[in-house]
Amino acid sequence: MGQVPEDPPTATERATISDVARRARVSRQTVSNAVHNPQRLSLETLDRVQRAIDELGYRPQAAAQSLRHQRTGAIGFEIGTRGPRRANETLSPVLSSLAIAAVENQCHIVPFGSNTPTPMIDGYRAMWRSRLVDAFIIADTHHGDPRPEWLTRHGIPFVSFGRVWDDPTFTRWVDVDGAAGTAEAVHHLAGAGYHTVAFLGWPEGSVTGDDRRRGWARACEDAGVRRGPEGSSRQVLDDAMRAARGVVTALDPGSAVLCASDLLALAVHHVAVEERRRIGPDLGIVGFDGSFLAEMHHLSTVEQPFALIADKLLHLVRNALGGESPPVEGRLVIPSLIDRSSSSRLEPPTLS
Amino acid sequence: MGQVPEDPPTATERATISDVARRARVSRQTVSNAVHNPQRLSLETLDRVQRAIDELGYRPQAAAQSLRHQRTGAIGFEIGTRGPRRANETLSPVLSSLAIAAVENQCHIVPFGSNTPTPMIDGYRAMWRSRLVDAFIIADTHHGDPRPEWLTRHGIPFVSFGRVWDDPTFTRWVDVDGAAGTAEAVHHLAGAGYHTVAFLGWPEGSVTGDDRRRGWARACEDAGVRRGPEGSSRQVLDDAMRAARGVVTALDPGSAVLCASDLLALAVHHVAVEERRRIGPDLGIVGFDGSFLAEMHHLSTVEQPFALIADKLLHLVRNALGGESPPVEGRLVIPSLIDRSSSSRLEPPTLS
DNA sequence: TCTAGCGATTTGAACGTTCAAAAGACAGAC
DNA sequence: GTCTGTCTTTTGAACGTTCAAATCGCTAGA
Repeated sequence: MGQVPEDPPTATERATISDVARRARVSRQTVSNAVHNPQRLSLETLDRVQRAIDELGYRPQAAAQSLRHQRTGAIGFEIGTRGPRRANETLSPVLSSLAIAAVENQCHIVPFGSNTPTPMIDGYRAMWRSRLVDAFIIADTHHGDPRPEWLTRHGIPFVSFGRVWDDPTFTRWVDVDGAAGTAEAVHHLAGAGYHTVAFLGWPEGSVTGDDRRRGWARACEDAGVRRGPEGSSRQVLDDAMRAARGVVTALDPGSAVLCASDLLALAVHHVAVEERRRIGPDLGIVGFDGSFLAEMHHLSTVEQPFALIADKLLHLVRNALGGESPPVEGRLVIPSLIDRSSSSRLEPPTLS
Repeated sequence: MGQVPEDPPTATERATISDVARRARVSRQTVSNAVHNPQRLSLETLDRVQRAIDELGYRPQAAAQSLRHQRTGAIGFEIGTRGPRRANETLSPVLSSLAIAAVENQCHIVPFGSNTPTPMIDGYRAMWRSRLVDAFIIADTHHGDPRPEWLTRHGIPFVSFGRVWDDPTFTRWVDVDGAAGTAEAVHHLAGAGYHTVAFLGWPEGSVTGDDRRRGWARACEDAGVRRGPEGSSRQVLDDAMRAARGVVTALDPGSAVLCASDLLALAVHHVAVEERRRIGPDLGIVGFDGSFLAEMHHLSTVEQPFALIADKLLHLVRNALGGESPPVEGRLVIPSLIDRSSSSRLEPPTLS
């Protein structure tokens, strides 16, 4: 009964649409339709083609689709340029979440970076010129960031994790509502019985830091809890411990310190240990970022919902590529508190 | 003088090889040659084409090249499947380094992953079937890892960061010589004047852990330094602190603890603070991994040379894709000690 | 003058896919 | 028996690139 003349392609020589078409004795286009518009085929044909597809393990070749559609389905994401290791530390959960979210969104992430501090834009240009990506996701934006302007000027689609400060008309961003996060922490601490909540943050002028501080200040009013002293420090442990000492010594038992980062919270933790205060019962501590650091030290922390963020970012990319009009405003996502023993007055943690 | 009829393509509608060919009044092939085989063109033509290329900002479109060459230049890298956050913690510097090394190697990395614990192979299959990647880099290999066997069986090119334990004939791997790293640390500690070096590691049976322990044991002999007690703990801070207490209490001033990871070193650090020992002068500490954690706590640590590793991995990928025969044996890279105050007896660190 | 040879350039085809349009099959209406 | 419409399937072309082969122009040798 006329077996297919050609050998079925081996694992290394994967099947093409023509292989499937021959085997199912239909045209290439019909195979394409079976994959993308099955309702166009008669049930009989569809079944035959489907079987051939399964037998050969056929999947359309991405490069050919890219060429045809003038879309690669890839999204560029810059990592590791700024700072040595610090930057990656914060960017890596974003990248992981993006990579995972990408498979569900039929696209993929292409991370890129360079060692040299200067190039920056060069990487974007190279990727764009060779059409390796359809769009970019930028993160770690700041005042004076040259990227948004450059990308806009060249008509390159992009979305941002973090508001685009220099261009308020740009709304394709997702950001974490830091103020909501610290506010939640304050309310939780108040409910747990702490009478005072101090704040350890970064020097004024950092937008995220100021945001987190604002949430703390406002929530203290709302929750009817005393506002403890404020401290500020760079994101370095020694500095942070100095600042933490200043804050902690001024606090009596039943107070808590809310921190703008887990590193700062760790500093408070260290100082508390130094001063033989029981973490939790005597001194509450809440950090920010949901990092490994906090988990290891049983520190409560405000966790950024990276999976949600990634999902929203990819939706915005689709929005941009689809030529749809951008949302009327950027999207703030609410972080959530991970409640550990460092924010509970009830019982002393098992480790002294 | 006969201007080019078509408008130069806008930023969004990037130039194709035909655009360049028209503008330089040559054939498409000549443009291609100008890019890839400039020596084939007469100087005059080359100059003309080069100018057109520059003016239009032309770069060959990756998708078309992929289609033609049946090579995408992309390499898959799985992340974030195993464990919640821990795994990414160790994989992310690898990914960053790979992404950076990739641009120099004319290729790019496509990270992928999934939330569910099971699929594993599915991600590889999907990427391979659609020919999104030419090869894979796997990391975090372990005994009983199904991936090497599966990839080999399907004839899919791959290289590994970490020995492929189940298949000694497979040599396309790069791994860190943990024993060499701990040995260097021991020699450094001996030279710095510590008379005893203890070891805090993981429970026996982990290949990397045992490797690091071996280097310590052997080097203690060579360096003529007393071998302090051994402790072992899972990679969790509470556990580690328990184990660290056991080790530290048995040590007199002038001893040091060498740890299989920075987290374990951090535990020793905490215990030392608890017991009011001066870190460095009284008690030396050396960690392993070169993490942020160690940097923040001024802990000496053995750093993995990720940039080198990434470079070697990409070379192996080229080797595999080029159809060349694999190297006769796997490649061990030597990590190096970052010397901080925690391994110096000289002067007390500024923070108490 | 013819031809062989060489370097520079062009032509034609192909990589795998999908869009738009054409063609075929078949039913019901006139 | 022809026409119209609908549903299914096929045809032709194009996306941008590069390989292999063909062509062109020129010089040197017969």
